[in-house]
Amino acid sequence: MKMSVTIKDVAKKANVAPSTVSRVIHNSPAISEKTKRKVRRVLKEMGYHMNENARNLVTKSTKAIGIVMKSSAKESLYNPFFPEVIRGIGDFCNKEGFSLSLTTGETEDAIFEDVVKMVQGRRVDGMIVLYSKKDDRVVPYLLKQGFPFVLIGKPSTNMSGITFIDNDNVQAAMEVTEFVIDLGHERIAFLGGSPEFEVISDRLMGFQQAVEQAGLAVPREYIKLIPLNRNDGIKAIDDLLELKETPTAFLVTDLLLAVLLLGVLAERNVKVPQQVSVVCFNHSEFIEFLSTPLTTVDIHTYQLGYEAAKCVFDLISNPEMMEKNIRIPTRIIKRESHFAVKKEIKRKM
Amino acid sequence: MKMSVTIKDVAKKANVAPSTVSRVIHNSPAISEKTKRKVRRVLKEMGYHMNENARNLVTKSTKAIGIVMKSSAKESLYNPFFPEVIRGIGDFCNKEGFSLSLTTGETEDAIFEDVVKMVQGRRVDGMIVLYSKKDDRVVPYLLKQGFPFVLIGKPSTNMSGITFIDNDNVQAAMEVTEFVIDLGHERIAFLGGSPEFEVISDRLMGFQQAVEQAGLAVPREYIKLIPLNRNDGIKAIDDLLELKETPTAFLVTDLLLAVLLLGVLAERNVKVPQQVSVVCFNHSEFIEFLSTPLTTVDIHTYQLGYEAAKCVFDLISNPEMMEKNIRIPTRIIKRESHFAVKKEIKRKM
DNA sequence: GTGAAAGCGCTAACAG
DNA sequence: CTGTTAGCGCTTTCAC
Repeated sequence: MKMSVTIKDVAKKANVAPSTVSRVIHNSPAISEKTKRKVRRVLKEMGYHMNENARNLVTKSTKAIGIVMKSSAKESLYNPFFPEVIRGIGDFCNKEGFSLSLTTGETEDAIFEDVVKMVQGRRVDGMIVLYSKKDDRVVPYLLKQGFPFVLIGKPSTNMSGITFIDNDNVQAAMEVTEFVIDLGHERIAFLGGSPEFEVISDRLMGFQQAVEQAGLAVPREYIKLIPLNRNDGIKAIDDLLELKETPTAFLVTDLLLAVLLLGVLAERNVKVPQQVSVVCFNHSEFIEFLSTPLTTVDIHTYQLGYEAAKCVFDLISNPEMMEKNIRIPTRIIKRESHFAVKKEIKRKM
Repeated sequence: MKMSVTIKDVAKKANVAPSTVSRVIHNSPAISEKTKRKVRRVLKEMGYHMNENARNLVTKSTKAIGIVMKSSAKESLYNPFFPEVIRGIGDFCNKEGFSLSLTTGETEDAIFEDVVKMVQGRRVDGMIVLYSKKDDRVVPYLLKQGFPFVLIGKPSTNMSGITFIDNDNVQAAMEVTEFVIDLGHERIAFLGGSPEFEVISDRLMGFQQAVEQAGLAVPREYIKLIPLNRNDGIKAIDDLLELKETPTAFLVTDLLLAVLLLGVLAERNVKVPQQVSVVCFNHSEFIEFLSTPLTTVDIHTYQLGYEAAKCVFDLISNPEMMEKNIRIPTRIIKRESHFAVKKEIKRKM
């Protein structure tokens, strides 16, 4: 590794003081054009590049933000959410010349340690927390430290002072449920991940509200909240299909489960959308590759990330800023996995 | 943001010199147990945490490694490769107390700038480059700087001195092709992404070698190299299915294409594995969610990342180390999407 | 065993 | 306009 040129080296060669070089680098208006030109030439000649650690040390800022991946990479592995949200964050950061640091821990404790190291170690100026869970220690810690951060997701109800970016999942679920009801469905099943995650419980709530408002009764067996894996998924789906009155529509909170559902339905020879409707949360371009054109709810993951980055940025620039709550709107992307229930079909099922 | 406790503060409170505190932190054997205990108590009491920038400045090391995502997050969006390889890298880093930095640029130039900033800015001690393409500037730059880095993938043929981690894709493709041939297949199609990527062209090569060795002829129409999107995919698959002699087996280089293929086959009422076999590269747990139990080639993405991290780590510890080339073995995961061709079927098709 | 002092590369008053 | 100076918080000789 080559030894690197410092501001001093440049100063010497250009016959100016180090501070002058520093000023030129920051394009201070106090420096004459002549000197600037001269110094810039030397800067280039010598291939100078700033040592960020030194700058960080004195300015107490790093131009870097950290991403806390609460849900370990493993969990979110199949979930396009993770790369997509990072892309959003990354785009904004790139625009502002910020760099990105990731937590690497897999366990709750390891992640917490990562966060402490980033924060106390002054490695980042702000943090973005992905997915907060109930018993989380990270958010309270950040809050206590007064460290600039934003949450993608929803904070626990008893916490204030948190800026967070989120979809209105209750609302989104209501809308999509109403959409399904408007198609004429009366027997709608809800298939989702663990309600331990706010996302899921919110969506369930929206679903239930819409259903109630429509004066429909949803039997308890229509609501399946399960861990995201093949066996539990298949079991849940089979349970639904073996009911006396099977659902005519499925609202699914996760693409993975939707993929599984479509597969199982195909095997059981149940036609989508001719016999049942399927609508799924978290649109991703991935669905293009499924043969059934799935109707989805787009939660704008990229925007979620982008806005979050923007918020931390603002928070870093002005720490006194009031907390705020940005809702990224959702949108139903209609494809052909839903159908308007026709009377005959309704009677038949 | 609370002002943070420095080594000086601790020193004062503990009635020792700053250097002593530093030694205690690093558990220097030169310090008496008594002093250590005392200092450690104060350290804890005051909630001391190291300012990494200061340490980095003097030690000229950062305990951080950078990840260059050549293939932008957008491209790899649906590809579990990205999160999985990062998980591997992350796990190793976590074990060694390293942190992770990501490039955020989307364009070639922006990425290059990110790399320069990381390297010259002394933000990282080493780099891992994911996916190198032909005309890449990053690798030559790193090489010229003598900066510790490893490549996940294969370097351009005319470059030496590069440590890289890779699968033997030619070999893997040969093996899996032989596996398919051994099942009795004689008409095998190759469905893959752009041969601009070494991965793809290597796999194609392996495929062709195996086929030739078996004395089978593969008509040109059996080889489909296409961009990864729905329309081109469907078109290619339909082309194959409309041939006079349709393939009895498909070797697919990408999970996405395999998903699409399964979908199209289902629509065309072609049964897998009863009528055709499908085998796919890049195993991922995602396939658990497909109704057809896909037979896959596991390239051990996690290991790829883990080993890469280990290599940069070694390289950082000992920069004089010879370059090396680690091949992560691949493995066929047999499921039920393949079948042994029985004579009747063969005749019928 | 421990302390004093120098310095990593940079910025930011304060002079002039 | 530019130079001088004093640190940022830490590590690391070199003394004692």
